[in-house]
Order: sequence, then C-alpha cells, then structure tokens
Amino acid sequence: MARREQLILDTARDLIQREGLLTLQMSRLARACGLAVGTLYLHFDTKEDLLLALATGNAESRLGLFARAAAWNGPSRERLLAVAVADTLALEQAPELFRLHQYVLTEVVWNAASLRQRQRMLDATAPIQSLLDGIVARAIADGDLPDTHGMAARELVLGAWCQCLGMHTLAHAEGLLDSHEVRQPYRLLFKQLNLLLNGYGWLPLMAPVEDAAVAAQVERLCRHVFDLPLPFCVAHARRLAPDSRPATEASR
Amino acid sequence: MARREQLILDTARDLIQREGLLTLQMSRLARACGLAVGTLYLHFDTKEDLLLALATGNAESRLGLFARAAAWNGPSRERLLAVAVADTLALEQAPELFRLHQYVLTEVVWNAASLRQRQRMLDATAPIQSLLDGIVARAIADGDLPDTHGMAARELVLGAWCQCLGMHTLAHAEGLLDSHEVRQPYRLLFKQLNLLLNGYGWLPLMAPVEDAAVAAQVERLCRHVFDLPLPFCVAHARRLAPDSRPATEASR
DNA sequence: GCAGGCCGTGAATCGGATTCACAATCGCGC
DNA sequence: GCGCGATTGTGAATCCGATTCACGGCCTGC
Repeated sequence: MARREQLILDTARDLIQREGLLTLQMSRLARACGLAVGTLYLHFDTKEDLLLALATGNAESRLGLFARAAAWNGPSRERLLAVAVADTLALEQAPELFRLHQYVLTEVVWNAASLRQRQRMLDATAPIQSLLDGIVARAIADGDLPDTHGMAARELVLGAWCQCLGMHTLAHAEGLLDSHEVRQPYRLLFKQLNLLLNGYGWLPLMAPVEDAAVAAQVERLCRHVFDLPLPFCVAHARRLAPDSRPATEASR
Repeated sequence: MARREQLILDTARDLIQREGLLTLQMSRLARACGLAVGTLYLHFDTKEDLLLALATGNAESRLGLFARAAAWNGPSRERLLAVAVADTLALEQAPELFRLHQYVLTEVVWNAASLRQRQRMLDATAPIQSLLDGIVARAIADGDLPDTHGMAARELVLGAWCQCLGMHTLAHAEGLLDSHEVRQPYRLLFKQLNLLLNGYGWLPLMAPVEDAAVAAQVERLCRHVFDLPLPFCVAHARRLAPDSRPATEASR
C-alpha cells in the first residue's frame, strides 16, 4: 500500500538525518518502521532502489520551492537566482539529503538500482527543467537575454546547475575546501553565479560583483520570494548547518 | 614494501577499468595480484582506504598534465582553459577513474576512510591549487584580469572547478543528460567556461561564444599544449569514450 | 644449529543485504 | 458460520563479501 511505502521513506529519511547515510541498515529501518525486513523488499527491490526512491521523493518535494521561485514576479535574472536560492535553502534544511543525492548519482548506486526507479528519478527532474526553460524563454522575450550564444534554454541553465552541483559537492567533502582556504562556499557560489550570468549577458548585469551586494541580493530573494531569513550557510557558516549528530569516528 | 603497494594499486586500477567499480572485490583483487587477502590489509586498513589511495595516486599522476598546461607559454586565459582540457583528457583516458573520484568524495566513502589517507588526498590536490594560483597571479600581473571581484585566486578558480566537476558528474549519470536533451556535454562545458571567464572580465574576451570557435580553441590547446588530437568526447560523443566493458545488467 | 621475531597466508569470522518457507489474514462460495 | 485457496507479512536462514587472526615458513642474530 502506498501509505506504507511513504512510512518507510519517511522513516528512512529520519534515520539518515539522525544517524547518517553510512549506518542505514535494512534491518534497523524495518524495526523502526515496525515492519519485517521482508516487507521492505515488497516495496523496493534492493537497498539502492530504496535510496533512489528516497532521493526522488526528495526531489519532488523540493519542486514546490522551485516552483515558487519560478513563479515569483521579479526580473528574469533574479528568478533564475531564486531557483538557486531554493536549492540552497532545501539543502540547508537537510544536508544529509544532499549527500544522499550525490551518493545515488554515483555509478555504484545508480547502476545497481532498477530501471524503473531510475526512470522515476529522471521524470522527477523534468518539471524543474520546464520551470527553468520558462524562465529563460521569458528572459529572451523581455529582452533581458539578448544572445543565447547558440544554446538551447536547457543547455544555458546547465552552467548554473553545474556551478551549484559542483559547489555542493566540494562543500560536503569534509576538509576539502578548508584545505584550500575557502571559507564561505555558499556566498562564493552566488558570486560565481552572478559572474556567470554577467558572462551570458543576462540583464541587468551586476557590476561590480562584490560580497555585500551579493549577500544583500540573496537576502532580498529569501525574504521576498520565500519569506525566510538568509540561510545560515550563506550568512556565516563555512559549511552547511552545524552537524548535530554525534561525530562519526574519524578513522579506525 | 612500496613496490608491492604500487602493484596492488595498479592491479586495482586495471580491474576497475575492465570490470567496473561496482564489482571490485578484495578477494579477487588479491588473486589478481597473486597475493593473499590478508596481505592487502597490511597495506590498507579498509577497502575505502584502498579506493581513496587509488584516487589519490590518480590525482598525482594527473598533476603532470596539469603542470604541462600551467607551464605552457600562452595567454593567461588559455592557460587556465588548458588545465580544464587536461582534466578532460585525463578523464577520457580513464572514465572509470572519474567515477571512482566521485565515489570517494561521497560521505559514505570519505568518512569511512582513515584520516591519513584523507590527508594524503588533500595534500595531493594542493599542488594543483598552486598551479592555478600561479596562473591567476600572472594574469593579474599582465593586466589580463583587471578585477578579481574581491576574490582570492583560489576562490576565483573555484568557479571553473565547480563547472568542470558538475559537468563531469552529470555526464556520468547514465541517461540524465539525455533526458534533458543535452547532446554534447563537453563542448558545452568549454562554452560555459568561456562565458564564465568573460563574466570575470578575463581578457581577451571571447565574443561571440559559439560552437565552432570553442571547438577550434579546444583543439588548438590540445595540439599546442599536449600534442594530442581533440578528445573524442568534445569532438563527437554524447558522453565519454564508448563504454567497452560488458554492459552491467540494467536492473534485476 | 637454534630461538625469536617478522611476514604472508587463507580459512574462519562477522556483519549485513537478501531470500524464502511458513504463518497469518483475507475473500469468497457454500 | 465455515472451509479453502490466495494473498500478504514475517523473520530466521542464507549468502556474499569484507575483515581478522592463528598458523607456518623464513630470516636474523647468536
């Protein structure tokens, strides 16, 4: 029954957020759900399938935030940035889930999951593309984006997507950015995004691109579009929300 | 003995390239090396440690290519792009190894590896940063980069790094880019990089940024800097080199 | 030649995902 | 209400593969 599938996914999400991806076990998950192990396998072929389903459900739930960003009635350039803000907000609420997302995109998980789940994941991201396509189309129509440099809308926004994805990835590999003396990855992300949009010639250009202006922009978007304060990771943190679960043993 | 450690790593690399990351087993690796399982564990605490060591060794070996790019005596802007080309060339030669890299950056592996190996990985990437720092410093000195927008050299190049990392990640998740109708991720990557550099105001600007010009630029860099032809993935492929190992079962 | 330590071995152990024989429950015809 | 086949849920048993460790062989110093 669909209700039970949801229970499993919700419980799994809880467990992962509480104890980390590393320690998720099918047997403990079953116990936490009050179900037998075998029952989990009535819903999901493998553990990888379950993880992929979880990531998919998560992507679907973020869709709401993205839609809000895309529907916001502001300048086209800021609408696109608002989507990036939505992404960051979602991540800050649930950092573990990004790690999950990153993990399932890995060959080891992706190729071990069933075609069905993979397709569901792909389907779940399609609406995001439509939203982005819409933003670009509108920008072109409004004259904010005089030149697409021969790219389709989805190719164009891929640059921003890569920027976000890359930064998330680096920000999550513990110690990696520290060792490169990068202190505020998320503020840097929005700076880079503005520079990239400037490179596209997406009007109105932001010039000069400097910390204060970028922070103000992000805060404005948070407030006007989502009615939320500036996310912690943009405001102060060197990393995502402080990790509250007990530190995993550093090594053995 | 160090020689034996190298044998293990080389054999592991072979196995992964031949049969994929998914199916690497310590016992089979031991057999392939002509060693006992226990012997592997004299060198590496865990499987994750071994994978991380492999990725580290790989990063070190790519350093040669990167150094060649950085040492090339061309315009500063193209020197930076040459590093991205080096990255792409290395990946094309060994796509499995990128998947490995991506996998080890994942929480599940990264946090399961020993501190020692993690530090070695971080150390291995430090020289790359120095190379990039050097390129940026030179660009500033030469007047090619009039404004760093308040960023340190390493923050600035992080944008390009994220762009590459993000695109690699997406290009490797089978079917993901196809479903978004992105046909030539690597040509697109270099286009985006040029747009980003334009956004930085890194002279000489490329304008207009179009397919033919970008392809010509990448080919020029391959030839002049590395004495190699245009990599397949930039020239034609929708993805990295055609996958020659037997297809993993799509699902169960 | 011999005791002691070191190294390499691979069979045994262990953890955890997956399966499957069985039990419980259900729906239906009588 | 009752019996019976079908369907669903169970969790102990199985299986796989990473990791360990008790052993045997080798080398070194005496």
